[in-house]
Amino acid sequence: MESLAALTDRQKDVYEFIRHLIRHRGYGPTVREIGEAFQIRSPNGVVCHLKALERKGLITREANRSRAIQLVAEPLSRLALPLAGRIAAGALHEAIEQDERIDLGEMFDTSDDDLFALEVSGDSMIEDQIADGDYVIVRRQKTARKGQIVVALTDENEATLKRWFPEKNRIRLEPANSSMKPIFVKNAKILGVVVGVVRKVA
Amino acid sequence: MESLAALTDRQKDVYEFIRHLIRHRGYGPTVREIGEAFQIRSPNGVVCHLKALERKGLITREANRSRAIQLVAEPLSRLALPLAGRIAAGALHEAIEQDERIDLGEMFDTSDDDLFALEVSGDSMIEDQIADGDYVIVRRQKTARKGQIVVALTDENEATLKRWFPEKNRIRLEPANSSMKPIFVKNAKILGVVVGVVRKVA
DNA sequence: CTCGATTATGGACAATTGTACAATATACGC
DNA sequence: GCGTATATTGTACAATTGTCCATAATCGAG
Repeated sequence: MESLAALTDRQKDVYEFIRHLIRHRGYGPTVREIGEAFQIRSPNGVVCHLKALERKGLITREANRSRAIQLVAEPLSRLALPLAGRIAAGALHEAIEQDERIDLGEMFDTSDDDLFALEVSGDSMIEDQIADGDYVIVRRQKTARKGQIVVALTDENEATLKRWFPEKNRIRLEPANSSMKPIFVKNAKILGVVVGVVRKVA
Repeated sequence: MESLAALTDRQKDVYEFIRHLIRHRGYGPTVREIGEAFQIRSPNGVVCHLKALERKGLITREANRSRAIQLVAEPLSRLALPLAGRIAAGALHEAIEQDERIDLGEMFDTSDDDLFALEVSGDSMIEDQIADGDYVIVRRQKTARKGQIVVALTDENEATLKRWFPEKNRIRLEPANSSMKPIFVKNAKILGVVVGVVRKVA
């Protein structure tokens, strides 16, 4: 909104070049590599651009290290998509021009080793809008608050996706499907709590 | 399943170290940086590990370039989560040990500039399991097949999320909510087609 | 007009860094 | 026991690479 707008065309090109390399090649360019790509004959010419980008907050660099350009704007996620605004909001076009971004890597912190995904089988949670074939993002933890959607392991060593309701002497595992009945078990182990849902639409 | 399993503990550690740096710091390590982290005093000691990782297909390197380590297993995405298997599948524990991964960056190719996200407002698509507050992932395109979920701009310049049904002289935009009626318009512009849904569960 | 920011050239230096070669030790399967 | 893969040390070299200095043209703002 501000930082990006303040860039000159040249700087924007350089930034895009760096970003493209990190994204597609997996590692960033050297100062001279950038120079080559833009016909800048002197390393110092490139350094000027890098300093400008750093000053404007788009990148970070670490002194004396090769290829040590860090993207600040989309720091650790590649799954940052431009967010176009709310659908009901009418003037969608304008919203798209903004550069708000939804960063799924931030939503579901991938560096968090306690997250895992699980493909959903069946319609037991359909009324919570979790359908067959969806992936639920689960945080590994052993406890849950009443009513949370959990992945639980019942006595019979069966894993299920249900809402979690502890009662006096038993646990009620309730599906979100009015045609199905809750399951009551004495013991159930929580494997994790659902923190997200991801679906690929055909 | 094969590649990761074939790794020695040491190699796995080195791989994780590289991956961690690329993920969290934004750029990979030098040969000597790896050596330092693992008390390997000679650059060559590290190179051996890198060669092993390359041979086993986990990384790629480019000759004579600094920090030029490319991760092959999760090439361009940071949103790769371990996939624990299908929930109904019973023996979930074992499934978690596998190293299948769901790669959201692959599911929704972030390098694709024609993708954007949109926050959903309202319950008009609730029967397609798209709820208020969800984010739909949309591919910018101007046409759609009959029945696809599209983001459309109607005559009144209002953006809506509906199923797309072209008819003879008009277009039917159908909500997935039996309490709502389809909208009929003469002209509607398709802004994009829904390719995914992402939800954050509180 | 002058000042600052932008965008460059050219050359030089020193540190970083990948690679190569020569050895060694351990573990494992045959 | 012997060969192969793993894991490591040590040294050396040459190329890569970041940084710095001096210099300068262009352009918009004050």
